[in-house]
Amino acid sequence: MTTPARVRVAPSPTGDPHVGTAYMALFNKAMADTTGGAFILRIEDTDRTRYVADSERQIFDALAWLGLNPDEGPQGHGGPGGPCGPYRQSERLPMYKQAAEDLIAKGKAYRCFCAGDRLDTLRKIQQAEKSKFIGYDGLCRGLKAEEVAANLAAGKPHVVRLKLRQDAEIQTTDLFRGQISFIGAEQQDPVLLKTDGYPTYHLAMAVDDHAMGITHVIRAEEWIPSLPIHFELYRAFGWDAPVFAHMPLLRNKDKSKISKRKNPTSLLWYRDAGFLPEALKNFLGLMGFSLPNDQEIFSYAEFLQNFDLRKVNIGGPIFDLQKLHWLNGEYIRRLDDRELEKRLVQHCRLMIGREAEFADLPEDQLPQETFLKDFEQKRRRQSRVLGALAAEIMTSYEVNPNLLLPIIPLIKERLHTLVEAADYLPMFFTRDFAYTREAFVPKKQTPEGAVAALREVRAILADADFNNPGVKESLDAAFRAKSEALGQKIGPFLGPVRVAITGASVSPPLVESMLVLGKQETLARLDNALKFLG
RNA sequence: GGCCCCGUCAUCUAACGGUUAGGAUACGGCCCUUUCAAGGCCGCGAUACGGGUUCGAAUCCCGUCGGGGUCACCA
Repeated sequence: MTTPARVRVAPSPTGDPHVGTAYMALFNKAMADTTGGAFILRIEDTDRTRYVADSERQIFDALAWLGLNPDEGPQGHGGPGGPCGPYRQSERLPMYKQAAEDLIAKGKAYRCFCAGDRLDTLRKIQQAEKSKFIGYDGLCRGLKAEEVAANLAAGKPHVVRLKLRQDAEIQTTDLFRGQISFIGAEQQDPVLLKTDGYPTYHLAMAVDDHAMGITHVIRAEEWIPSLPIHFELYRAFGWDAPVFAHMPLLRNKDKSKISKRKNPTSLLWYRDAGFLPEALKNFLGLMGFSLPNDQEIFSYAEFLQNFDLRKVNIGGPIFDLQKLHWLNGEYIRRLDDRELEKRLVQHCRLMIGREAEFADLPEDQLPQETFLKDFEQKRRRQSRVLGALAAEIMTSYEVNPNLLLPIIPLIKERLHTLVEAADYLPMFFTRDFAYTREAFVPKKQTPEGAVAALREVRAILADADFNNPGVKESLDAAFRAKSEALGQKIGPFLGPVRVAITGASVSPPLVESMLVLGKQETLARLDNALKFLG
C-alpha cells in the first residue's frame, strides 16, 4: 500500500545539536520506518564561516542518544555510510559545480558579477523607497556573452544565479496545506553557487535530494517562503520534485520560533538535566501529533503503529518544559530499579569535573520564565552535588553492585529528572550534615520535645533487630505508640529524628532510610544529633 | 512593510457537518500519608470575531482581528 520513502534530516554543523533537528529526525525516521524506506543523515556544511568542527560528532551522538540513528549517513564517528555518499556536502562540490554549469548551458541560470557592495546599497535604496520588492534586480541577466567572457578572463569573482520566471505564478504544493502559489515577479533570482565555489542551500538540497532519491522532504515550516525557488530549480533541471511536507515550528512560550535565549534548545542540555532520551523522544512525538484513545505515553514502536504523516497538526506547538518534566517523571517511575540505578550512575559520571560549568548564574543571565528559571537554578546546584558525589558513588557501585539498589525504591517516585537525585542521595553517603538547632524544631514541636523524641527513638531502635523481616512494621508501630504516649502527633514527633538521620526536613521515607543505613549508622546519627543539641 | 502560513481551555491535543466540545499538563480543593513525593477523587478552564452555505458549523466559504515565518553569496 505504501512505497518505501527515502527521507532525510539535513542539519548544518554550526553549533550544539538542536532540539528541532531531533524533532525533524523523529518524523522523518518514522516516515522511513513505516514505509520500509530509509532515513538519511546529510551534513549541510556549505557555510565555511559558521562551521564548528565538533558539531558533526555531536549531532551523531545526540541522534544515537535518542535512538534516531540514520540508515545512511556520513562515515566516521560510527556513521553508517551508504550507497549515495558522500553524505557531507563539502565532499560533493564537483556535483554542484557541474549542476550549475548545466543550468547556465540551458539558459536557466547565469553568472552574476555584482559585488556585495552593490547589493547592499541596492537593498538600502529599496528599503528607503519602501519598495514592495526587496532583492536582486537581475542586472547581470542581460550580460552579453562577450561581457561575461571578459569578466571571467579578468578573474572577476562571481556567483551563479537561477533565472526565476518573472511572468508567471509559481505553483507549489505542500502535503498539509495543498497548493501555495507565489508571484514570480516578486521573487528575486537566488544565488545557487557562491563566490567561494560552495553551493547555497537551495542548489545543494535539490542536487542531493535528487541524487539520493529523496521522496519526501519533511522539514520545518520556515522553509515555505523558499518553496518557489525549490520548485523552479526542479523545473529547471527537468526533475520530478519530491513531496514537500512542512512541519510546524516548535515555539517558545511567546509563540516565537524556539530559540536559545528563551528556551533550552541544545540536546546536550536535556541530557545534562537528566531527561531520559525515550521521554524526550515521546514528548517530541506529541508535538503536532497524537495517538488514538488519548494515549500520551508510548514507545517508538507504538508511535510507528499509529504514525500517519497526514495526521500532523500544523498549528505551532509551544515546547512546554513543564509537561516534559512530568512525562520524564513517568518514564523514570516505569524504569525497573536496576535500570534506574544504572542511569543514575551514568548521570553521575556525566557530571564529573564540570563544577565550573554548573556555577550559579547571575540573576540577569537566568531565564525569565518562572518554571525554567527555577528549574535551571536547581539543576545547576544539583549537578554540582552529583559531580562531587560521583566518585564515591561509582567506586561504591563497582565494589558493591547492590549498594545503590535498596535506595532506588525510596527515591524513584520523587524524581522527575535524574539530576534531582542530588536532593536525596547524599544522606546515604555522609553523616556530615550542616544542620542548625532550629531545624530540629519544626512546627508543633519544642526544643525539649525534640531532644525527648530523639532519646525515645534511640531507645526503641537500640532494641530493634534490623534484620527481622517485619522490622519496618514494628518500628512504625513503636514510633506511633510512643508519640501517642507523649501526646504528640507522629509528624512533629518524628521531625527531629528525620533531621538527625537525613540532615533535612524533607527526605525519603524515614524508617526505610534507617534500614538502608543500618542500625549502627542510624544510632550514630542520633547520637551525633543529641550531642549537637547538647 | 511585501509575500506566505496558522488560529479548540494558560499549555499539548481529541472530536465521518449532528458529542453536555473529550483527554493530558499546569493550577485549586479533598482523600491517602511519618516529611516530600507518588496515587485517587473533584473543580477551574477553549472552538478569536463577524457574516454566509446548511435542517444542523469547531468542522465548508468570505471578511476582520490576532499570532508566526520569511525577505542573505546562513541553513
